[in-house]
Amino acid sequence: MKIATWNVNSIRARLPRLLDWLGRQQPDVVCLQETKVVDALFPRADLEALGYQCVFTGQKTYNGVAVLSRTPAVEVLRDLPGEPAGSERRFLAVDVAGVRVVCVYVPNGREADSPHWLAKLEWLERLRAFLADSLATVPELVVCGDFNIAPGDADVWDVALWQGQNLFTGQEKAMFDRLLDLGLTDTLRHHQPGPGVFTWWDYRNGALHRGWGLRIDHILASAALAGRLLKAEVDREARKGSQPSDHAPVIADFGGRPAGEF
DNA sequence: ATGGCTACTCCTAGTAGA
Repeated sequence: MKIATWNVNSIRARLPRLLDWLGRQQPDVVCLQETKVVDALFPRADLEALGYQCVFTGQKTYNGVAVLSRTPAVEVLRDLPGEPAGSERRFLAVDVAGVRVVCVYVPNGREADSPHWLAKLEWLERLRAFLADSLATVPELVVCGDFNIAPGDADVWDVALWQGQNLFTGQEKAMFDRLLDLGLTDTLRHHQPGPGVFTWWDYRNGALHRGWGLRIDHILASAALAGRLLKAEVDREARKGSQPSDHAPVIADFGGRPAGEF
């Protein structure tokens, strides 16, 4: 079971590249972030034509998340418990083939210690509580998305530059560790423990080819799934060429269940 | 490296992203 996450930075601007990428990678489940489109205009037909079912929750201009799947997905929740009504579209939980898939677009935070950054930590705390509840009853769970946290020194290209900055503060890294403490495995880190494995590069200044990147997109898996992890990687090729997203997809491949359960 | 890019919008300037 290939599960991917990709911040596409507008699904309409990225549609040709997304369709091409789906055809090439053939993932079973894809979590998308920053779709930036209201539900009425989500390009469902183009994705269904490729054999993908779509569950999505979006808004105009900002945010928006979706889960694509080759087998039916049952929506579980589209509002993170504790969020006020009409909140930003950043969360979606679905069940696919016995796996609970949680798609998140964590608030950016903008600047350390700013009101936006404090709201980011509060959002993460609500996510932690939701995941703790879910893991009590659901053994196979993945949390996929743009976490806007580089969890360790290996995940930024210049530790001194990033020290204490938004995405790399001690509080954000501690919160990420608390998520892992729920029993989740950082699949990409687990499979590729070395430094310099990044998922985002600034559009400016040739950041991609200069290696100025961050690892902020993650696939966290519960123990039952992580035990079947075959591979996890960044599709850096998808960041190249014309009109890319500034994020690259992350893909985790989990082996099948014992015979008879699929 | 504090933006020199990209995408969005009651669009030609301001906001946001990370």
